[in-house]
Amino acid sequence: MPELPEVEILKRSLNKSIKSKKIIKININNPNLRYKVQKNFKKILKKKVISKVSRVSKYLILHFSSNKKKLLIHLGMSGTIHLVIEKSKINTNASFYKLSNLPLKHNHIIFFLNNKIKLVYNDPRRFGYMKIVDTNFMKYKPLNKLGPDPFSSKFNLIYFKKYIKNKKKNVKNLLMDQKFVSGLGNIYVNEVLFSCKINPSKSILNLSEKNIKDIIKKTKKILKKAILFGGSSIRDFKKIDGKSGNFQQKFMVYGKNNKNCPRNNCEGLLKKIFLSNRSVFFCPICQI
DNA sequence: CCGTTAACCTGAGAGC
DNA sequence: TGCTCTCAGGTTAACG
Repeated sequence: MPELPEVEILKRSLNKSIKSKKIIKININNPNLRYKVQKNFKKILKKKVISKVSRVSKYLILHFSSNKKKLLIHLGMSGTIHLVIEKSKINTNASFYKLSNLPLKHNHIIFFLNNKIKLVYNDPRRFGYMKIVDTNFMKYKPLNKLGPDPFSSKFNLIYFKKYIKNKKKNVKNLLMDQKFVSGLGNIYVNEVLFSCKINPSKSILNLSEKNIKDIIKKTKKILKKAILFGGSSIRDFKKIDGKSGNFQQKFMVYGKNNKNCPRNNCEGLLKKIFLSNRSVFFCPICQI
């Protein structure tokens, strides 16, 4: 599901809704996520009070007031977090997968919080996972290998030039590489390259300084806008209140194979190709 | 070390 | 209706 904007939306809404809530009980319906849920998972988290939720790249981190442990959450491709509030009209089961009910068989982990709030982790493909980590979690994998956040000042011209030196790959794969910059995924990379008029297959050896400056600038701009619109809901991303994001309505190229190029005065037809087994949407006329 | 590919999973949607 | 096939907002082990 999620790239940086969707995880950021989750983080913000969780901070509003579950901060200072206490974990009363945990149900693990299926421990077999990408990595098996740790054996002491329930024991460590039970009775903990959530003090803050933060984001690193596409990871969520739950912080607790009385413990040095933290909970690292990655949503993989299809993970979602829903809040179910008893006796409230806000029942997030309502609109998942276009079904009238959330498919229960993929509700793998449920946290029962006080005030009758349930936090439900649902993930059909089980590429996501939860892991209890220590306070120095940034020093260890998987977070220690991540490149800078796209909004960070570390993601700048000098860093970019230095990173690509002596490397050989296309610009699309470069932006997908979380070791280079962490948080972009398939949707936003496609959108950024369209915005910059750069062909996704272009070798990083041939990027001009103008190209690089443009990528840095447009990356921040597009991600910021996506967050403003509540993220993208293309199949299973929902905000925790069960509503969709709206940035998918702003897509220029993603998922728009054979559509007219949306750029003014361009007569091109958008094309879909594959690079490293991931779909790429672009305009062969104006993206050079 | 570097770049690429396959694998991990389930379900939706298309085509027949 | 039902079967097959392809594809999906990600990550990483294994390979050459």
